[in-house]
Amino acid sequence: MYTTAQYSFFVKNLLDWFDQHGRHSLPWQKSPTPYRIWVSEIMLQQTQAATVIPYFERFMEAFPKLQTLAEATLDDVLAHWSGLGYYARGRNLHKAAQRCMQEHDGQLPVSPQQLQDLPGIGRSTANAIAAQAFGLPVAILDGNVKRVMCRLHGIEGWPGKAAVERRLWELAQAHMPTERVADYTQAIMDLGATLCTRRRPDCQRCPVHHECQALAQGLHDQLPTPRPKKVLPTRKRWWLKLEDNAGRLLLTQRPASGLWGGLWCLPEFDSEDDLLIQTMALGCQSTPKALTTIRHSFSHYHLHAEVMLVKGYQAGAIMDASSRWLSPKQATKLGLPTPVRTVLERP
DNA sequence: AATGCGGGGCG
DNA sequence: CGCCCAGCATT
Repeated sequence: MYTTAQYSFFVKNLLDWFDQHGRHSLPWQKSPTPYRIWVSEIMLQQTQAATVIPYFERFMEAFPKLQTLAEATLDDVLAHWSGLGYYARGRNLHKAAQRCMQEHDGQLPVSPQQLQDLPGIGRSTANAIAAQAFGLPVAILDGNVKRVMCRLHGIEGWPGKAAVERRLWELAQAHMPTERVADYTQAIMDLGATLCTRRRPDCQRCPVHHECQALAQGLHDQLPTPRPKKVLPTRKRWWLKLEDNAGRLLLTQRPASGLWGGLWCLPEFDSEDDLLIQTMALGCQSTPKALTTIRHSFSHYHLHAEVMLVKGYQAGAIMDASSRWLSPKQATKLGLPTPVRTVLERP
């Protein structure tokens, strides 16, 4: 029915470590009913165990059974959720309890698929409940397990990518034993939470470090591959390098706010047509010629500026508060067309 | 203060 | 697939 490993060295080492170092007296571990495990899993989705414990105790006192929860008012449920945050999950918990009353004879369903159909329960949480409450050998894949699998098997690529995530599910399931299913589930989460941490994992103490591919390759602090930075949009602009017949260069000052605020720069246009029209309006005789492309990257976009060159400009009448003629010597010195803070010399 | 993360849900 | 939620840990 499910693909599982034989009782591997991995599982033996992990469970031996868990027996010695794992947590065994969490409130939901004693009398681990499906309902208690479910509530704990939802609470643990968002908060560390130490914080969850008092909330869990109070919640169980107020709503000791699934039926109690289903019959409570939403306000009462949310009041007991108060302080945990993520209230949508409290609402989902309440709604799911009512659905269990209507659709599953007042019980949580056993099958992972039916669990997953309840609000607030995705694939990993469904399997966490099925494994810990019903002993089904179905793997979880939360952030902890993803990290462990990425490192153990040297998986590269961002786990949010579908292909990577599919592979991680396969690996997680392949490690799942058929015995001590609940302990194994708790153990692999504990490993990720306490030793195989996101930063500076404690490989020395790891019970499976001898079979960790990431450690062997020195990649243990580079895996899992972080989410790619959002691809930045590229903005195309046209810059005019206008030289007059004395070799002087026209600069304009950018608006005080915004990108390169107040800096002096070649005149910038949103399109090549704009540039050509404006150039003609200045009385230029020759057609601007593509000189080079400037590439700049900012935090929020890439800029490609096409520099268009006009030489021998004769009209010479351009002068307003935001434009300057720069002497040939200055222009060379500043290494234009990079924007500059000040223009050294008044015309 | 800023950044990155993570489980589920939705379009 | 990408985006969103909204709170936390980490730096």
